[in-house]
Amino acid sequence: MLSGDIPPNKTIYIRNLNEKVKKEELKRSLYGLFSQYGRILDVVALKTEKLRGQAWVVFSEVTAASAAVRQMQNFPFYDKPMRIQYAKTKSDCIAREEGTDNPKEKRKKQEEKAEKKRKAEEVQRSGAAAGGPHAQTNGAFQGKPGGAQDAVTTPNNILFIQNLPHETTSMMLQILFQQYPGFREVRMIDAKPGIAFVEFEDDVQSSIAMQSLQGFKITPHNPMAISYAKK
DNA sequence: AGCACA
Repeated sequence: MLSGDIPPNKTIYIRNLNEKVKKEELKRSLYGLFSQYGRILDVVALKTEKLRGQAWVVFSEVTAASAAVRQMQNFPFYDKPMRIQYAKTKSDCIAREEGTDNPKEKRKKQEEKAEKKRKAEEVQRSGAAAGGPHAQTNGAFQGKPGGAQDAVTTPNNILFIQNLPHETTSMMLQILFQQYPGFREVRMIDAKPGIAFVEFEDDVQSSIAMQSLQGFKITPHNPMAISYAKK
């Protein structure tokens, strides 16, 4: 099987996501990007040490998940190619929908988790005297380090569009983007096919357009990658 | 690389 021998699942598992993107923004962008393949029931992303840089997108149909796995494989998202597989297990919201969920089973799992955590803390406590370099890393980096934010994730009233088919014209883009309030203009550079800049009055309005058109396909092979232009 | 949902 192509996707790493994991059988098809309504949920896709995505890794290699840009860890600098805030959780809520990440979820919204994933939603916008993947809703072109079908109805999305849930997007799960956690920023814990073990789970950052990954996300799950739950579709209502396996066919939608399959299309997403194939067509969005390696799609450049916040400057990093997405690596997509089917999820290994069924999402809770699917189990609930099917009535196959098992609260008892779940409680058992949670207890196992708590047990593991307890043991890990035990190890930490006994090793703390050694003053290892990891002693202080717990949550220390949750906040923004030094306030520097990636240019592409910093809102801007100008959007940067990539992965356009070379035959795209500025009129085609105008038709797409002018339906969103605050639209000003499209700029393309003849010497650089495949990219464009789209300007809005402010960055709230540009963000809304970005959400809605993220991943929009002018041709089946060109989901557009929209980010904020660099300041 | 890392497969969760509180």
